[in-house]
Amino acid sequence: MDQLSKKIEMLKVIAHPVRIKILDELTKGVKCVSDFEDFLGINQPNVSQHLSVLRVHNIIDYYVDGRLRCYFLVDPMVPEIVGALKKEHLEPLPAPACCPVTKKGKYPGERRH
Amino acid sequence: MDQLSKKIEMLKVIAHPVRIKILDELTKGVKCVSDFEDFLGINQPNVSQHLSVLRVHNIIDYYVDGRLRCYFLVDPMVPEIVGALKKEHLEPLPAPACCPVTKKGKYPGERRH
DNA sequence: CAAATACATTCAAGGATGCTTATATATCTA
DNA sequence: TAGATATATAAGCATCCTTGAATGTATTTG
Repeated sequence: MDQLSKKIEMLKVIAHPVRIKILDELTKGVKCVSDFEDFLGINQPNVSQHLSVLRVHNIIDYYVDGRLRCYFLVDPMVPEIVGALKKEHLEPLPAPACCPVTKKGKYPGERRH
Repeated sequence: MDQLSKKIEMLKVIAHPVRIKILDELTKGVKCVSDFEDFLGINQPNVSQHLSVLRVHNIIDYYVDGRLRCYFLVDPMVPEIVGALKKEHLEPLPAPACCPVTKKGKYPGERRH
C-alpha cells in the first residue's frame, strides 16, 4: 500500500463525527479517556473504541500516567483537515469556463451553449 | 444539521479511493463519465454511482453537453483536502511537553516521568 | 490485600456501503 | 425513425461500520 492509499485510509477513519470531535480536542492538548467521556456524552467503551481505531492508524498515540492514558495527536495531516472542515468557505468554486470536455479531445456534433 | 456536520458528512463521502481519484482529476478540469471510465478502470455504472453520491452531497455538479455530462468541482473544501492528502508530511507532530491531563485538573497520586 | 478507578477488549446486532448485473432514458446519427 | 452512444437507476448480495452490553486488566487507594 502506497503513501497516498494510507492517507486515504486515515481520512476514512478521521471522517466520523465523534472522531472529529476527539481530534479537534486533541489539537488543543493532551486528553485522557474520561475527559472525552464527559465531553462527548458517549459511554466509555465507545470512547475507547474510537481512540483505538485512531491509534491503530497512527493518527494519535498515548503515554501512560498512573491509571490514566494520556492521548495526543501524532499525524500532521489532522490539523489541516480539521482546519479545512471548520473554515468558512463563503464562495463555491468558480464554474468552469465552458465545455472543455476531454472525451477523446473532441465531441461528435455541435456543442450546446 | 449544522454546517460542521454537513462538512463531516462530505468528508466521509470524499474519503474513498475512487472518489479521491475522481476529485483529484476534477481539480484539473472538467471531465465526463467515459473519461473516468477509462482512467479509473471500473465499469460505467460504478462511475456513475460515485459521481451521483458526490453530486447529491453538493461536492460536484455537471452541465449537459449533448449526450455528455460534464462534471466539475463545486465545493471549495475539496482542493484543500486533496492537497493535504498529497502533501509530504515528513515530520510527525511534536510530542506534548508532559502530562497536562485535564481530568478534573489534577490526578490523584504522583505522576510518572 | 480488597475495593475502586480508569480503561481495553470482545461479541453480537443492525444499519450503512460498495460493487455487479440488468435495465432504463436521453440524445445523436444514418 | 431505428440503432448507437452516453449515462443513470434499480435490485441484490456481500462486506464493513458502529454501537451497546458484558467482561477483562492494570493501577491505586484504604
